[in-house]
Amino acid sequence: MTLQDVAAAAGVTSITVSRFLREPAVVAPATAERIRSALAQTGYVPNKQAGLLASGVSNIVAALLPNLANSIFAETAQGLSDGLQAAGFELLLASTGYSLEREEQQLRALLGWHPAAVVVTGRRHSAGALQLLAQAKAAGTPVIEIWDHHPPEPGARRTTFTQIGFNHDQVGRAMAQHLLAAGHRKLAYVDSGVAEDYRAHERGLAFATAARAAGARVTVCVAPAGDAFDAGRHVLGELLRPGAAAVTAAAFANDHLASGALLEAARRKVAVPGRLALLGFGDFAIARQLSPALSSVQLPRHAIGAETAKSLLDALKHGKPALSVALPWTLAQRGSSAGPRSGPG
Amino acid sequence: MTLQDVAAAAGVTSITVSRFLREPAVVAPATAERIRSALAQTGYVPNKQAGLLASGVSNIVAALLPNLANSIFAETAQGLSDGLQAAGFELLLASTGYSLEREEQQLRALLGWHPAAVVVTGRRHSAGALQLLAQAKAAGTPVIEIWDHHPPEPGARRTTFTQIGFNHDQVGRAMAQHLLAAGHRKLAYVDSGVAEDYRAHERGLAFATAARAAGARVTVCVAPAGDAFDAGRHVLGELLRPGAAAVTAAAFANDHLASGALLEAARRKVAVPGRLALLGFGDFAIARQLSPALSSVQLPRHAIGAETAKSLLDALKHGKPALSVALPWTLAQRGSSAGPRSGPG
DNA sequence: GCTGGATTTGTTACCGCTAACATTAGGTCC
DNA sequence: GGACCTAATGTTAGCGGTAACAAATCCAGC
Repeated sequence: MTLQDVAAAAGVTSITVSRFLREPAVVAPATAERIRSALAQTGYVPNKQAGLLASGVSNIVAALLPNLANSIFAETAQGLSDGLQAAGFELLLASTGYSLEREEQQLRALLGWHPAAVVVTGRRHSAGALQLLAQAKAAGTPVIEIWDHHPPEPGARRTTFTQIGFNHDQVGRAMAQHLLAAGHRKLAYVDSGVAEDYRAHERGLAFATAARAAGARVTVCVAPAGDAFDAGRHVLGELLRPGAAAVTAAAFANDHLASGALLEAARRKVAVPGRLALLGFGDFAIARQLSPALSSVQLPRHAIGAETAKSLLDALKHGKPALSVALPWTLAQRGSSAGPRSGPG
Repeated sequence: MTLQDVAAAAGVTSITVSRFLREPAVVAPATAERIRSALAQTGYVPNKQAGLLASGVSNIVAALLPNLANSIFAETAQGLSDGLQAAGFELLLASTGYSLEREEQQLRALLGWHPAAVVVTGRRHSAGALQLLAQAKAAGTPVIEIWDHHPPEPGARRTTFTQIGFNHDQVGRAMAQHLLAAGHRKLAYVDSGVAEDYRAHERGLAFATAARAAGARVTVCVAPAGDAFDAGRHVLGELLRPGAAAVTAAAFANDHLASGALLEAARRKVAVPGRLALLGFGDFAIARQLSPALSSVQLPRHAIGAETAKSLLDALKHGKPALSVALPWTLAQRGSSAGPRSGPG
C-alpha cells in the first residue's frame, strides 16, 4: 500500500494525498473527503523510511542507556519518551550493558537512522564512540550526556558535550559526611559488582577520600556478581567476620546491595543502625519499605529524562546547542542510619 | 557523508562501495584497500532509511510491551533483544502503559517503519489495532502475541495470531489449588490497581471459580493505585479489619503487592502463614529475600522473549508462519504459604 | 467579458541506496 | 591469436515519499 494506491482510489495524484496527510487544510473539502475514505479503505500506513529520506528531516532521537531492566534507567527512559512523544519525536532506545564496546556498536547502528539528536549515558566512551559523537556534534546534531554533570578533566583534550545529570563526587562526599556526622569513624564502601559502572566507582573514591580526610578509616570492597540482594547479604557477612577490620557504617553502590545487607542483618539479629549503620544509593521502591527503612540518596531519575527531552527540543527548535543542567538530589535519612551515634565508636 | 563521497575519495563509483560494504570479497583487493581507507577517512555512516527503502527488505522487529520499567517485561525485552541482535535484526521497542488506545497509536507508528515482524503483548487489542495486525499478517509479516497462550474464544470471529506465553486461567486455578491444598477455605484474591491488566483479572477469575467450586469462600478486592508496596500494605489492613469477612489466605496479582502485604504483616506482628498465608505472582527478586520468603509463581520472563526471537527468525527464514508455544511456569512454595494448614480454618 | 490574484492540483527532480543488467579488463584454451 | 569465460566495475532505473515550481481553475472587480 503506497501513496499511489491511495491516490488512485481517491482519483487524485500522490502529491495531493501527501499534502493532505501533512496539512489537511490545503486540499479542497470535497477532495479531502474522497482522500479520507480512500485512506480508510486501503488501510494505508505511511513509509517512514521514504518520508524521512525525501524530506531530509529526522524526528528520531537515539538514546543509549546501560540497561532497561533496572528501574533506575527505565524511569529516565520514561521521562525521555514522554517528553519526546508529545512533540512528535520518536525515541530509539538501545542498551549497552555497561560495556563501552557495546556502546560504540550500538551507537554506530543508531546513527545509521540519522537521528535528530543523540543521548548517551555518562561521559566515558571508547575512542571510536567519541569520534562518532564529535562528528555528530560537528554536523549540528545535539549530543547529550546524561547521568553525569562533571567539569571537564584538565588534561583531557576531547570534544565536550551537553551534560544533564549530577556530580557523583559530590554524592560520594555527602554520603561520607552523613555517616561522619553521625559519629562513625570506621567506614566501608561497597562497590557494585559491575566493574564498568565507573559512576559507582567514582562515588566510592570520593567517599573514601572525604572520610579519610576527616580522619576516618575506610574499607572499600566489591560486591560479588549475581543477584544483587544476595551479593548484599554476602557482603554483610564479610563486613562482620571476626577477622575483618571492624566497621560501624557501610555505604553501598546501590539500594539492592544495601537492602540485601539490611535483610541479612535482620536475619542475623545485628542491630541496625546500632551495631552497623547502612546507607544506600538510588532510593529504590523497596528501600523505604524495609524496617528499619533504608537511608538512601534520592535521584532525579525521571527528571533526567524529562529535562533532556526539554533541552533537546529547545535546541532543535532554535538551532542553539543544548544547555548542561545539574539536577538536584537529596540524601534521605531513614532508620538504617538514624541520628548521631551514641555508643562507643 | 554519503556513499558518493566515499566513492569519490576511493576513486570508484558508489555501487562499488555499496558492494564492498555488503560483500567485501567481491571487490578486488587493491580497490578494497582504497575503499577501506576512504571509509575511515570520511567517517561514513550508512543511511538505513535509504538502504531499506532501496532493498525493500527490513531487518526491523517491532515490539510492544505494557511497560519497560517493570522487571517482568524488561527481561522479556532483553530476551528478544539478545536473540535478534545476534541475527542482525534491530529491535524497535515501544510501551503501551497497559492502554489499548496507546497500543494502537504505537502500533501505527511502528508499522510505518515497515518491520519484518511485529510482537505485541497479550491477545486483547482495540478494533483498529486488530485490523492493522490482520493486515500485517495478510501481507506476510509474522505477528506474535506474547505472554498469553489461550485457545481462541468460541464466539469471537477474528484473525488468530501466533501466541508465545502461558495460560493465565491455569495459573489462577493452580494458585487456588495451592491454597486449598493447604487447607484454606476463606480466600482472597487481590487484583492489581491497573484496571487494563486483564491477565491479572483473568487469573483472579479463574482463582475464584476454582476455589468456589471446591467449596471455599473467595473475596476479590482491588489494590489502590500508586506505589505497589504501599498498596499491598493497605490491602493487608483491609483484609484484617475487624468488620471484614475473615480470610486465612490471600493471592495477589503481583509480587510487589504481595511483598507489601508481607512486610505490613511483619510490622503488625500478624503470623504468616499461621494467621494468613500469602501467595504472589511473578517471582520478583525481592520475593525470596523476605522472611518468611514469599511463595510465588515463577514465570518464563526471559524465555518468552528468547523463544519469540527464535520462532520469529525461523518463520522469516523459511517463510512459514511462526508456531505458538506454551511455556512452562511453576508455583514456588516458600515460607509465606508453607505446608498444610493445621490450626482452625 | 477580461484581468489578476488566490486556491487547488499536477509535474519534475531528487533524497541515498540497491537490483538488475551492461560493460570492460584479464586470463584460458585450442 | 581469436573465441570464450570469469572477475571487477559501471550504468540505469526505481524504492516511496517530498520540495519546488508549474499549471489549471475559480472568482472578484471594473
